[in-house]
Order: sequence, then C-alpha cells, then structure tokens
Amino acid sequence: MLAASILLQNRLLAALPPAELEQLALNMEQVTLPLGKMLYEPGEQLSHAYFPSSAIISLHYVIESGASAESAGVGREGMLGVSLFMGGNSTTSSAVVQTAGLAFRIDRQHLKAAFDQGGALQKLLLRYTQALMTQMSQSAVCNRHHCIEQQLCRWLLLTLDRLTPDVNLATQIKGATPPLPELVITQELIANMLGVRREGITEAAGQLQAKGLIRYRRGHIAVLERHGLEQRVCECYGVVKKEIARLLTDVGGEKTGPA
Amino acid sequence: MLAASILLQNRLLAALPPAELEQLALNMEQVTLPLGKMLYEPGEQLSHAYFPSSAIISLHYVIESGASAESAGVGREGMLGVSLFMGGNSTTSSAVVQTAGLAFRIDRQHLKAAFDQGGALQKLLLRYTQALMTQMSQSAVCNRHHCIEQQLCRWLLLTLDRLTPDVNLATQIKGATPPLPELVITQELIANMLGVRREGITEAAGQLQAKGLIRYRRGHIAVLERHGLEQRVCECYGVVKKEIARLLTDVGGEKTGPA
DNA sequence: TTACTTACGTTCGTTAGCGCACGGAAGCCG
DNA sequence: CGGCTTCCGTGCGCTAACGAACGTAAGTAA
Repeated sequence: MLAASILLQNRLLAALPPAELEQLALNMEQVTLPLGKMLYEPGEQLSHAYFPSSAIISLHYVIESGASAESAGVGREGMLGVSLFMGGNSTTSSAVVQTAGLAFRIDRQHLKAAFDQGGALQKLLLRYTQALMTQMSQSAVCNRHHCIEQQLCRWLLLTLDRLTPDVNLATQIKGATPPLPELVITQELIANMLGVRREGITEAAGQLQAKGLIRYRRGHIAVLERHGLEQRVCECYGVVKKEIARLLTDVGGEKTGPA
Repeated sequence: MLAASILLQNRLLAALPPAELEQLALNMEQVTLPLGKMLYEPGEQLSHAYFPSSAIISLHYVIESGASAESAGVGREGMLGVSLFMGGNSTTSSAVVQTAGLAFRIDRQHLKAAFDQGGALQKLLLRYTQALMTQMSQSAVCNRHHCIEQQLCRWLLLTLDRLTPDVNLATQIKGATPPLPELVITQELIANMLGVRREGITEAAGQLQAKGLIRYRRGHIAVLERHGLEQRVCECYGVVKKEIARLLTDVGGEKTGPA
C-alpha cells in the first residue's frame, strides 16, 4: 500500500477527491517500467491498469509487414488500460514503454469496482478516454498530411510535456529540475513510433539540430529551443494539447461548457 | 414518440433489453439525413446524439489547409455523439452525412440521464466507444502504410457492411434486398474522406472497375464482386470489423473474455 | 434541342518518402 | 587498450502520391 500523497504525481489521480484517492491507494502499487517493455500485447487480456508518474507509454499497432504506427501516447496526464472499464478488456494495439520511469498500477478487478461506483473517478476516466480518442484521430490526420519534420516536432513536444513536472507539484520534486530537458531514445525507436524510416528521422533531426533547436548524441536528445519546435510543429500538437487541458481541468463542471 | 420496434434497425438499440428500449423510445425521434449535411462542427456543443438506421456518418478532422482525413465512420452498428456521455460535450472532429438515410436522435439531457442509470445502455455505449477507438487508431495505421487502392477497398467494404441489412432483421425490411448494392457518392467525396486527391480515387476506382469488381457511373458505385475487394483490402478492414463484432456481440458477458 | 453544370478521365512535371547499402563513429566490455 | 555492438550519417535509384491543368461526357434544366 502506498501513501496517497505520492500518487499525486499522476495528474489523473491528483484530480480525484481525497477520499476516493485514499480508497484507490489501498490497491495500488508502484512499478518501474524499463524502456522497451511491452505492457500489453494485442488481443491479450489485461491484468492491470497503469497510471504513469514519470514513465511514458506508447500505444501503437503493428501491421503484418512488421511496420507500425503510434496512435497515442500516455504519460503523467493519463492512464493505460481504458479497455478495462470500457468493457472490451483488451485492445488491438500494443503498449510499449517509450520512456523508462515509474508508474502506479492497480489490478483489473479493483479498478473496475472503483469505476463502477460511479464517482469522480468514473467521470475523470471517461473524460480522459475522450482525450485519448482525440489523440488517435489526430494521429490519423497527421499521418496523412504532415511531413516527417512536423511530426517529429509534435512527438518531441508531446513527450517533453509529459516529462516536465507540474509547477504546482514542484514542492514534491526533491531534485532540481533539469535545465535542459533530455529524452533518452534512439532515432530508430522514434521512427518506429511515427511509422517512418530511421533515415527519415536522421534527416529531420539533423535539420532541427542544424537550426540549433535540439542537440543529438547517440540515444539522447536535448531540446535547446522549445520555442523553435513550436514554430515548426503542425497544428496537431496544439489540438491534442488543448483538448487534454480542456477535458482534464474543468472536471466536475457539469455546465453546458463552452460553445 | 416512436414504436420501439422500429428502433431495432439500429444494432446498438437492438441489443438493449426491451424495458430500456421502451424507456428510450419515449424521447427518440426519427430524422432524415441528407447527403453532405454537417451534424457536428468541431468544438461545437452537441445537442443530440444520433443512432443511424440507414444513414452513414463520417467523422473527420479538417486541417488548416482545408485538407481532411476521416478517423471513423458510424452506421447502423453505432451512434454519433459519444462525447455527450464521455463528458466532453464536444469533439475536435466534424461529423458529416456520408450516405443519406434515416437515423433516430435523442437530445443530450435524456441520453445523459439514461446513460447515468448505469444499466445495459451504459455498458453498450462504452463498448461501442471502444470500437470507435479501434477504428480511429486503425485509420492512423492505414493512412501511414497502405496505398490508396487498399484504402478504397477498406472504405467500400466498411460502407457496404453498414448498408447491408441484418439477416435477422430481414423480416422487418419490406422491400426486396437489392441484388447489387450501390453506393451513392462521388469520387470527390470519397477522396475527401480518405484525405487523398480526387485523381487518386479515379485511378484506383478505375483499376477496380477494370478488374470487374465494381462498376462506376457518375456518383454511383455498384459492387459487383465483393469477394474481389476482400482479396485486395488491407488487414485494417478485418481488424475493425472483428473488433466491432467482438465488442457488440457478447454484451453482458462479464467473463474474462478470450485471452 | 441546346446550354450548362457537375463529375470523371488523362497527362505531366515534381516531390516526399521508401528500400537498400555502406561507412564511420560512439560507447561498452573484456 | 583492442574488439565489438549499436547507433547515426550519407548516397542512390525508385515509387506513390501530389498539384495543376485541361478535356470530355453525363446528367439537368431551359
């Protein structure tokens, strides 16, 4: 059993009323997720749901030829395993750890039970699921119309957002926040997620590096000028980011919402 | 108020227990949806949910350049407006009538109330939402890796499936089932949905016609050899079809499901 | 019938991304 | 230190799809 306070590192859990969080904490455990670990195989019965705190997970589908494409990513803002409460209990996608780190997990039965209580957790998870859907449909659009460089910017920015700790959680973070955010990942893995060739990433990343926006070093990407990435990224980044913000902020607001 | 029996033309509604269906029927009305009608604009507050009986609706996103891409389609097997019960009340996508026809609609408040009762309807709608997610992520993959001809086959087959009446509902359908299923749509519109050029569709459709699989005539496509399309289609079609079948058949089955 | 709109057919130059192959260098390990 | 694996850089021919322009025919309306 975990202290409820540590669970606040996940933004979904942080949005729960204290009572519900305490209840959930009884059945949560913290796990370390190493880079590349496959959490869900397509069609497999899921045993746990994961609420990342520092880890990032990539949802993608692998086609018969072996190629693949990411449909969404999951970080501190979300959770993995929506099919557990949506009713399907499995998905056609795979889930792989894209950035090593920590996550909290809860087994299927306890999650389902908590969801079926119909409280704030249910509301929150459903809203998050809608945010996931936005990511998926935006991935479809982006794959169709935007070039590799734009998609790489989108991927970098979304990953960066998931790595950066919340401002209001700053007191919880003991170590100093790193001045230069650095992603630990190879070009080959990025290529797999975007569903493009490794060489395509090499070229696009080279362009960004030549412009001084990032710095590359064998499996590490340092983002030097976040603003520069934001200027080159396609609209898809903003759409996804705004929709996540919209759906996960005014939780409990049962008003008709903005027109 | 409608007779509950007519609502059975929509497969989601048909899967409801009679009592729940009767309850819903009190607040349902039938509407005619003309080709091209936009039911939802992005970000707009939704007023109704739609359960198509013969109409087909396309969910897609339009980017700044004016290009677009479909993320999912909705026909008799589903419903439009999941964001009403998911909590967002709006989506970033547009919804446009792709095939003219009939649908049942219910206003936001009554749908939400029925959903919150937590009965079979809730379970069903959540499972359907997961099926929608499968379509979306598969669209992302398909856009990335499969050629226009394959995508056209996928689109034709999925549309065909939505047009073909259920076998077990055959007694309800008064007119004879058409021997040659014909879609009423222009190449230009198909191109918009797939997010490709009109000329691309002209060429791909020309290939299929040359092979005798379809016949084209100014806004009408007759499918001559469904089997031939199934041979050329990419795996995405099967993935989506199977997942819809899986999620919407064993409703109520609370077993652990297939591993 | 004639005029007109809408939809389909075709061509051509251009380009983003692919597949393949090879070279080189960074980092790890004995 | 030397050897080895992994990762990144580069070049080259190739193809699917793009953008634009123009022609033609089907259907519609006067």
